Amino acid sequence: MNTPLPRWQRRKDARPAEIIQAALTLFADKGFAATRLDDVAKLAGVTKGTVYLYFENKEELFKAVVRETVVPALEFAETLVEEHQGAWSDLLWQLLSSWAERMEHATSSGISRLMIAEATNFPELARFYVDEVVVRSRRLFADVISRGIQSGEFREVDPMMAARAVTAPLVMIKVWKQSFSLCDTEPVDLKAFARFHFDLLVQGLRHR
Amino acid sequence: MNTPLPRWQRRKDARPAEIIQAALTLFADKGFAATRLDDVAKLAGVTKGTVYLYFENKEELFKAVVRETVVPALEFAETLVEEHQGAWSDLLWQLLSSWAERMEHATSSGISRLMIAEATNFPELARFYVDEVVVRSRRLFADVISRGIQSGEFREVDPMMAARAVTAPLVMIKVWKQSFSLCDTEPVDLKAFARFHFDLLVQGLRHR
DNA sequence: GTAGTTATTGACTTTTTGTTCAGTAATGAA
DNA sequence: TTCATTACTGAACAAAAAGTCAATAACTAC
Repeated sequence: MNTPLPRWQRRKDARPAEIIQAALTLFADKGFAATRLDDVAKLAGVTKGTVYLYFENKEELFKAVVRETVVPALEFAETLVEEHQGAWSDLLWQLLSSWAERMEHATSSGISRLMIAEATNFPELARFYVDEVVVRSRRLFADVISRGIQSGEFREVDPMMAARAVTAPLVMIKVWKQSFSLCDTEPVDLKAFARFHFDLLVQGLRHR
Repeated sequence: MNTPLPRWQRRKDARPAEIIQAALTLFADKGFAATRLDDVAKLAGVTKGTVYLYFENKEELFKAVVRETVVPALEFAETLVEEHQGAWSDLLWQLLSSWAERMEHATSSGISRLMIAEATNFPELARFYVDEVVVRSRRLFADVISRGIQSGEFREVDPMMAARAVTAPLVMIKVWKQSFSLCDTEPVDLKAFARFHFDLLVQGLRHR
């Protein structure tokens, strides 16, 4: 007699991460309110009851999704800036291209659009995201620009403004892709755009 | 005896526009799903029943909001491009600054964030928006860039890419402001950013 | 003023979906 | 093999918000 292969397994440790992953996928696609917990559960391979075993309610699940997804992205980049030697425009390209790379493959990059959509409905979470991601990456790029100015490689501009000008286009293109991939007749390649954007940028930052 | 001042008035003609305006305000702030029709009605100074007198259901109201809000913005700009004489960078600045201006005052500019958030839930509407606004304004700017290249004012770049690089930052900053105005510790002035972005841009587009 | 018309109301019904929990079956220890 | 433990299920419950409609009050024409 073969083992009667159980209809489900007990996997206490793996569940939370799987549920969060499923929730991220659906939240990022449909938004918080339009996502049904039944669907999250189904995608995670469990039932709704199980979701409530690990998360207090829908809102707490949402917060968990954001918190888990957001954190680890920036540390690598920050050390990269600390340790860099050589032309600052090279570092800028390194940062932009690796960012574009990650955007194309990591599921976590869907979080930008999600936060943009839900920020006003979750003010505390919005603040967390702004502090932990937006401001932090802005500072990262502002830092690179500042050093480039100090070294004489870039002309004197407001580093914080420049940081916005550096980050905004990439995020926007990514968000656009997510929102309008079905209807945009001429989709852009993220990495190609990053390259284009970078070229424009460094020439704009150089001395005249 | 004075007129007993009626508790409400019959204003068949004015209602649709008022309801749409109220709906736009709330949809743009909270999103489609999180907006209650009771609140739309209240903000429009009517009751829910009245909303259903003029719109078949919530989804149709949403479509009406987008369709009514989106259309008139671009015509002015398109004639401007047709009739322009002189430096193309001047026209570029004219377009960018007037756009930033409109973004700061017109309630209709909330539509970008709304469409980004809801596009995947309303594919047909997303296509309408992309055709009528996104692609159209992209073409507008691509046109200016192209002519600038032809006249020798700008170096040879892919006009469509450049158009994206021109439009994306402004839209992104606006969307950011809407989403994170409560938590961003250092809010940007849209017009100041537009100026900064423009300066970077034209230097990036010029011949080396 | 009066009567007929209809724009508007507000209470009601329906639908949807978040939330709960008693029961069930997988697991590990004895 | 048996038993105790508990992760998980699924059906049932409750709340919230969409959608309906008979009654009402504002308006218009006479």
